[in-house]
Amino acid sequence: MLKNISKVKKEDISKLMVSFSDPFRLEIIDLMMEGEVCVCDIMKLTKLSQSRISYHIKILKEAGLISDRQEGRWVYYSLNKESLFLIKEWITSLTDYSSNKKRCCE
Amino acid sequence: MLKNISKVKKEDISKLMVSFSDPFRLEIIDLMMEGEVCVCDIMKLTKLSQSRISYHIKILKEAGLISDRQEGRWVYYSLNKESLFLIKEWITSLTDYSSNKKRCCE
DNA sequence: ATTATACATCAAAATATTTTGATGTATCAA
DNA sequence: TTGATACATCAAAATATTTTGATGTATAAT
Repeated sequence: MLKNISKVKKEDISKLMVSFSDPFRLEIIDLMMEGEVCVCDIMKLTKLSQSRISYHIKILKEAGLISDRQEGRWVYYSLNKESLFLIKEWITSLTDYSSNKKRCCE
Repeated sequence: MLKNISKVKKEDISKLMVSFSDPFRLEIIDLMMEGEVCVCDIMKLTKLSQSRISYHIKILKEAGLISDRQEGRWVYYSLNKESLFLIKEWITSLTDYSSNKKRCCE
C-alpha cells in the first residue's frame, strides 16, 4: 500500500494532485516557477478574471503548494519547495516500488 | 514556462494528475502497485461497486496511466511504468528549476 | 442452448467544482 | 477624508464529475 511505501499521507497527495489537475492552475504554477507573482501579474499574463484567479490561488494555498507574503496592497505568491519535494518523493517511491515488481508477460 | 523546461505536454500532465486527484483512484492505484489486478479483485478489496470501479478504471486508462490485458473473462490492469516516469520527470524538472530560483526574502 | 461470470456502458440523479458578477476589506495616495 | 487599487469573499449560475442501477456484450461452464 502507498501508505506503507511513503511517509506522505494519501489525503495530502490527493489535495496536491488536485492542484495540478486544472489547466488554469497549471498556468498559474507555471508563472510561479519564475518566482513570486501577485494576482495582478497573473491577471496581466493570463487574462483570467481577478476573482477567478483568487479562487484558484485559494485551492493551491489550501493544498499547501504555495505561500503568500503581503507587501502593502500586494500579495506575493510563490511555490512551496517543500511541497514540491513531497510530491517528488511520493512519485519516486511509486516508480521505485513498481519497478521492482514484474509483470506477468515481461 | 513548464512547456519549456519539460518535454511533457501540459494537457498530458493535467490528465495524469486528475488520475491522482481522487482518493478512490489512489486506492485503486495502490492495489496496482502490487501487480496486475482485475475489477473483481478491486471489488473484493475495496467494496466499491463494479460500475464505479469501471468508471475510475476508464479515467486511469484514458490518462494513459494503466494498461489492460484480457484473459478469458478477466481483464487485468496494471500501472504503466512509462507514465509514472513521465510524471516523475515532470515533477523533477519542476523542483530542479524552482530550486535554482531565489525568493526575495531568502 | 442455457446460465453464470466479468466487465463495459448508459442515462439519470447526486454531488462537486468552477465561473461570474457583486460586494467587502485593507492599504495607499491625493 | 475621499478615491483608487489589490485582493478576498460571497451567492448564484454554469458546468463537470461521480455515483447508481439497469442493461449490454463477451466468455466460459453445464
